[in-house]
Amino acid sequence: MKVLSQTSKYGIRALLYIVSNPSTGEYVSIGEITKELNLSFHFLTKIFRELTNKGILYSYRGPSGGIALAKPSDQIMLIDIVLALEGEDYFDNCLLGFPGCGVEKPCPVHNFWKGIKEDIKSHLCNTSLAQLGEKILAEEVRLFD
Amino acid sequence: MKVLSQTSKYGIRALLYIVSNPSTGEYVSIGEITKELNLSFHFLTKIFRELTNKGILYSYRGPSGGIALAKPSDQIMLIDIVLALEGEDYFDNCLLGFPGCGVEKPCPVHNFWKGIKEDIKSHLCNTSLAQLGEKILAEEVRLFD
DNA sequence: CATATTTAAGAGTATTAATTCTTAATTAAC
DNA sequence: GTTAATTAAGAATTAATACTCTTAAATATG
Ligand code: SF4
Ligand code: SF4
Repeated sequence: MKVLSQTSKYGIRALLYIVSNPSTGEYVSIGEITKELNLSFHFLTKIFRELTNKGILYSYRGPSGGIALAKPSDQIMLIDIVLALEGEDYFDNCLLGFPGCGVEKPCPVHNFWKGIKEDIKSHLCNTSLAQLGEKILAEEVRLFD
Repeated sequence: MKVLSQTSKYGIRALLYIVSNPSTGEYVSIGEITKELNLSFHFLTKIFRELTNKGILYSYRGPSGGIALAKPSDQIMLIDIVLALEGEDYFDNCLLGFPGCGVEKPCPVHNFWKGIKEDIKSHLCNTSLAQLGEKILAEEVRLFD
């Protein structure tokens, strides 16, 4: 069941690492994150570049540089990250879909899936990095094994 | 949002074509299905071979041969097809997942996603080809553009 | 038995996603 | 200014998925 690409999964996990690790400096280095989460440095760098271009992150080069959230973590919603990394058409085609399917031309599971899709969408819209960060700090959930 | 592979999508649509087109003979030819649904003959043949090997379909070679459901359509559930084509581990790893995630080691969205996953699973378990076939015959939904 | 029809099997190709690698640019500190 | 640290950019590679093609086997019919 592949709901999100590796790109999105890594991206979200990395951002959650940032919000759940109150850092000393202004910027968090990508190297630190990939070391902690055991991700590929180059791959995450590429993912973060995309998020920087989309205005979700700031970046700063040089010693003690790194990346930082462009907005307070309670104003960054999961949906922002998913749409930035998966594309704005993320919710368009989905379960059984033939070309041109949708409300007008529903596939046999459209009625059911419409509800699921709304649940997912509203959850992604209403969940901020800050909320999930708190859960991690409270050790209710975790980011790695 | 790619919940199912093309393989599963085509497979399910093709089976639904069968149940929604009461055939004259015992077997339906793959050529007829791919012509109607505008799918690749060779690709669907491969998908059906898998379903035949898994015991979901019967096949018969030669003139007026084809494939047929191995059980009455009200006894074939969507979950059977999905697990056959996506693998039995379909529900194991899902939204944010790191290696080894799950109930014991929940990722930050596990609580939410657990519910979604159960909804999807129970719907797939409780929906038969016959049920969807009826909806198609009633023209509530459709299989192609 | 010859021919036409149809699935079986799997090799081969193309496209996309995932990951790695190389080189450049920016910045801090000495 | 030299060096070290760090992100930027994007080419190159690998792996997975999607799709196509070729050949073989089975079966019905004349
Ligand atoms: S659920 Fe609706 S949008 Fe999704 S594939 Fe079916 S018809 Fe298309
Ligand atoms: S929701 Fe549960 S099973 Fe799915 S990825 Fe998160 S922890 Fe793993």
